[in-house]
Amino acid sequence: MESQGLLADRALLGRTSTAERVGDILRTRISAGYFPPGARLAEEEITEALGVSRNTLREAFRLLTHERLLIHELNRGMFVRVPDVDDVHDLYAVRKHVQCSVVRTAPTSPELLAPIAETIRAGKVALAEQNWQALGTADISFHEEMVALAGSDRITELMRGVLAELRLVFHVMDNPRWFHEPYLARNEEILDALREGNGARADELLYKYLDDAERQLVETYVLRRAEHVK
Amino acid sequence: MESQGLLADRALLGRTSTAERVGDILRTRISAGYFPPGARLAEEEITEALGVSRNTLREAFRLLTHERLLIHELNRGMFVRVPDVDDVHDLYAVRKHVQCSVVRTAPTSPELLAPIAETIRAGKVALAEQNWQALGTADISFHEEMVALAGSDRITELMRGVLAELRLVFHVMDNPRWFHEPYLARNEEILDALREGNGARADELLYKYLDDAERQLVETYVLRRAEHVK
DNA sequence: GCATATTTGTCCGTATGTATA
DNA sequence: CTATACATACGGACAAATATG
Repeated sequence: MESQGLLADRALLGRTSTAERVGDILRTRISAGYFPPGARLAEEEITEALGVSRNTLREAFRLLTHERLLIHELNRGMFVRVPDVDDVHDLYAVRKHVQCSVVRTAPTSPELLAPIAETIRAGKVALAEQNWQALGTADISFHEEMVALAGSDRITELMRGVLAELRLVFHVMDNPRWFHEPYLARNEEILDALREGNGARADELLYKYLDDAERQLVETYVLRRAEHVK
Repeated sequence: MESQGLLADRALLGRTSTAERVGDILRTRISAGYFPPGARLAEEEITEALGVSRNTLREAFRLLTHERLLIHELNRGMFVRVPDVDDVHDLYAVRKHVQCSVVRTAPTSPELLAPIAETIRAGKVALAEQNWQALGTADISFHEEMVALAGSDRITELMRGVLAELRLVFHVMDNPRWFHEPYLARNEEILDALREGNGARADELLYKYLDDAERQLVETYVLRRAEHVK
């Protein structure tokens, strides 16, 4: 009878809980940089904006905290996480272990590779249009689709979380062109190796890719820190 | 001020939230089989037993739902998950990818291997005492310690979740001796390979181990299903 | 350093919707 | 079909911690 908020369709769609939908909204805003790393998410502000109760919002917070997108400081509130250098190393350790193992043993039928090819096409379009935001999205999608080859829900979900965190890292860096542009060609090389059914080569190429990306991110983190300390 | 429940120390230890501690309690009970797969967790019953409010308990439920230990049926309540055959396949897919990749590249200094050796020793003690519960715990600890070699928080946490789910599978099977006993010797072989710094061999042994275990579990699931349908 | 205002942590009561007997 | 039981989500309350002046 009330619920005049953005979520009034609850009764109709009723599939998912309100907290989950609020979580989706917040996750999207965080990934998009609308809530940048370090930002504080005030309860009252958001409950008003979304028209949900505090209890419901807090459940949504819990969800995102578990995904490491938010951190909870006791009696201070929720903040968008600011990944540090250790996080970068850890995220790339996961990527190296999981992604490389997946591509080495993945099935490589053309139908399965089609979604991956599509992300590369999208990347080329974004590059031509100089849409760096879209280029970054395409790059991330490439990796998401690649781990989907494993056909494992848990691995897919794991990587979705890892890549969401990585978006946070990218926001800290805030230079999508410089970071994503060089990797488009390398994505295509990896796809070619998969097309040939050469998992070992795809593994090798991907490992170097990840190692280079990690090094590049860490170097920039160190520079930033130096600036900040100065 | 009141809170005469089991969590009266809240104000003192204050480190973690009440919901997290409730989650820890429930997780322990589930892993121990006190709440077996399929059991329904009624809100009122548990709020009374632990002396916490519904909101607090629901936050704890959310945590465990995310760990896949509970499932939430909309408008019906929370239940301890009953993993099915697909879950078994998926869990072992994760294990093969992650654990094998880790052991192949893990550092193998004696200090790092010590905790792994300790789990094997504990397994032997359990076997001698015919304590099958302890044998299962030792087996799981072996794998937990092995992935810890990667030195990655996220991988450790991932595997903690996977192994917690696996405990659910074992409870469905409910025959710890038959399942864990044959693997103690194989654990030791893997450790020996690591001691020699032979990651490739450890990988190979572990892969066969996991493949055999998976097959064994799936076969039993199929049998159970046949019995149940009958 | 202190007093005040704001925000969070926790809990309760209630209205509404949904599933089961 | 009705009745009962339960889950969802809201709003309000108060203590405790924090931020502000």
